[in-house]
Amino acid sequence: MTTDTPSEATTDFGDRYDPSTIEPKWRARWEADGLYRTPDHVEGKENRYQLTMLPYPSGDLHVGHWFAMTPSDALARYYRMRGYNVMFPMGFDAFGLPAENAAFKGNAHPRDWTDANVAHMRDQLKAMGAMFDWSREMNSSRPDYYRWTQWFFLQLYTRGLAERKKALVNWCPKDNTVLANEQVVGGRCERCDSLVEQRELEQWFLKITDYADELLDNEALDWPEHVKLMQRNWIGRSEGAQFSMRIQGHDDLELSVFTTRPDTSFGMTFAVLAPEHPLVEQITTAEQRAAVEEFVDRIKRSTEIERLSTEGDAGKRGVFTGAYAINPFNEQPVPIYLADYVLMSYGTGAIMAVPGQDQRDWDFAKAYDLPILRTVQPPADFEGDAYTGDGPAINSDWLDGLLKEQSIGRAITWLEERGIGERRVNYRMRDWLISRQRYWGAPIPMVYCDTCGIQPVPEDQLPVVLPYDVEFRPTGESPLSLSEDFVGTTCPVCDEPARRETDTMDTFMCSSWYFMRYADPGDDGAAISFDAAQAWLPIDQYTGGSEHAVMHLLYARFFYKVARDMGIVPGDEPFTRYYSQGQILGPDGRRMSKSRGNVVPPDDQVAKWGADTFRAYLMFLGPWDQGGPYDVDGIVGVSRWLNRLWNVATVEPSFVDAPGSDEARAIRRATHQTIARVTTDIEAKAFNTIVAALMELTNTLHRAREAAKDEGQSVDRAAWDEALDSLLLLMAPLCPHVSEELWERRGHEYSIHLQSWPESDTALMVEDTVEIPVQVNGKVRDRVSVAPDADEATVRAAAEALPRWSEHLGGKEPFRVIYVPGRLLNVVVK
RNA sequence: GCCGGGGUGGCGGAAUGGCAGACGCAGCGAGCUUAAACCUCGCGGCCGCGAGGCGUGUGGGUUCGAAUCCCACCCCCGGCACCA
Repeated sequence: MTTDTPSEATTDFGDRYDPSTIEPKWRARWEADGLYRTPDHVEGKENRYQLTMLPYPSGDLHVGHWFAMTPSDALARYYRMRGYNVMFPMGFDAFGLPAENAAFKGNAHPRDWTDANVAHMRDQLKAMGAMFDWSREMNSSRPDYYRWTQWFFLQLYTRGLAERKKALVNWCPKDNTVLANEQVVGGRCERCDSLVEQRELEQWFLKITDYADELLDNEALDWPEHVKLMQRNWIGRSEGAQFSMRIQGHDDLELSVFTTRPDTSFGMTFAVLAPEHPLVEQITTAEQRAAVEEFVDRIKRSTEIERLSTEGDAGKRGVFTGAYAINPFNEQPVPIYLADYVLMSYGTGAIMAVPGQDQRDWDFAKAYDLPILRTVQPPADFEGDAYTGDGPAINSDWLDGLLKEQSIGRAITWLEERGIGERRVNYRMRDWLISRQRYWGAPIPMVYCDTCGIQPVPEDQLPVVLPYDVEFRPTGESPLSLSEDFVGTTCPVCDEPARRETDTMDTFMCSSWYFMRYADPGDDGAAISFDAAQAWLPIDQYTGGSEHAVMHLLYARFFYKVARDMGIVPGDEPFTRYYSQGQILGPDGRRMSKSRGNVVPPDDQVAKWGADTFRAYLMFLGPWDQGGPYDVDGIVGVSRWLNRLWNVATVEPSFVDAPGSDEARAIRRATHQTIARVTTDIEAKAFNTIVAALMELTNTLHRAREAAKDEGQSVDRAAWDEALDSLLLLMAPLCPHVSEELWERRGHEYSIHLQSWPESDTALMVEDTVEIPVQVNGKVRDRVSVAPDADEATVRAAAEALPRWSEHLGGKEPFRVIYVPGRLLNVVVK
């Protein structure tokens, strides 16, 4: 038994908390022991796949990586302590533009640049002390990975889900290259400031729209509602009708339009084509030709971004073609216009314009002095322009009087009976353009043969390896096109000379299946084996940033559904649960950026405070899904807590055996209340309140020890040991190093991370007495101390015995008394 | 414009129908120290000497009781932005 009295000044113990010593020590031990290696199967344990999004190897870890990954690590560790066989892997999304830009600037070869960054960032990631299983590490730029990305492409091609077609892309005439939409700023190239043009090029597309309806069906997923909503909006399903109209003087042509409101067709007063519509050439009259050509030319020169934006443009831009279409509903001719508010890429690229019921059509009609006819009766108090709500049809012949839904049905039936139209569904989501005219990506495994046309590279010839020696010179095509060795090949069908595809794949393809590879990292016979897929998929908990709410999470769902149809993965969805953490900002509350000078390097925080302190502080800042500014001064509070914890755990009070004492029971009550709170909070990912609860228990133990010392008393050993051991176990997921160190110092068996999560005992949590506030008309006037399970009569009697009882009531009689057991007593007087 | 999230002390936040401000930062006071730092203890929404009054963006409502539920409005953040 320890009888030493702690020295007077608490700083005067030889052994201080020194994270810079204990953290590297334990990480080395864990690595040497393979503590975080996850086998595919463990007897008697259920598998659980916990995943946090992988980083792009930009060169340096960011506070945001710590903010995203360390709470996810805490969850993985928690479930491990709960008895699961938890896989928590890590890797690198290593293809991408920044590596290639470095090469264009002459700095380094993309591969060398990437490999150096990966090596550096792997070390930075290891400093987190997370339970990453590095034996499963993946890197999307390595041939043994992108071989299977190419394989997926071939599977998509075989299934008719990959096709080559023409598309309008952003083109910079000075850099002589295609630009991503994100690289076009205000219609200009972000690098050289040239005006960006639209060019029509042949590109590879994946037909994600084939899965639109299934992707839309995300209601049942355990994901944040706002993310599911964003995906539904992105997919943008619209139901309506498509029908065709005759064009005056062109018996051989017809104009097809899509509408969600066929019930308003009698109100069509004009029709509009997208400027790129193929009919423009044929229907434009001689008088209008000059004006139309001038308009089309102007639109061509503007970017899609400008076209889709209403800013800076008061009205809608358009021109009359001189031609007329016949409205099949009333046989009336209506003028055909071109306008930039109609998009070639949606529906048929043409609309019937009903200004009475559509605001955009209303605006155009006003600007070009076209007639407006209401075909839905607005309410008497309606004051707007176009009326888009429901109401009885008017001016619509045989539809008059019908409400919207019924009227739509009748109109569609009418169109179908005459064979000029049908029910139709449209989506705003478009097929996924995956071609990139870039070097640093997975080559698209296709071959062009003059005789046999487009041919896939046979599976047994994968990977199509990215050559190292290429010239980085802007040409408008992938640098791969400059490599004769790469381009020149033979046709897999006829064996004659042929050319390789030189475009590479969008890096989102690499990240659409990486989570499968972790389950089976070394497999050179398959992307993922059946056994590995059965063992690990789908993912139990995925966490990451909401910037990926649409693109990555939608693409990955698409890939998974295709993989399911191929029979290689179980279930319909890759991510059973998804949680989106918030964004950490600079101390000034703005996005961290080098140009603003508000970047907080995580390495500096770790060097100054230690990884455990940094981890716990990031979790303590606020709710995980909220994020917020990083306050460099606040971390000292967490540092003080861990120092105090160290002191409490290493400097013992004098002990007695007094399990029944009030003090012992108070310690046990605090212990079990904390176990219960932390368990609830970690399930809810409420890390900030977990840290608060752990601080409170630490403070309770500290006070108990000091109070005993002041009064020359001893502390019950069993209660103390239970409290400290529980505290260390509860904080192990958050602060893996210091909990391990103190666990060992308390004489326990290595490792704390192999222990079971503590269980709370409700009976030990009950308070002896509770303070019940006594309210009069809802205002607290006094309080009484009673047993927690006291009945109303007891509490009321205690209240009536209060010296100021009649003063509180103001001399009146209670009109009504409300008692909430164990909570409060409210006396109502009138 | 549409959709989503949010507004609580000097600051980050806690409390989701029952004692507003847990936990922490910054601040103030005291102890320890030659001194400072560290550490420890205490104070801490606003007004008021006090009893008490007022307080969770604003205004209304429901309720014995509202930060929490309902209605209207204001502001901030994020996403989408002519999809017929």
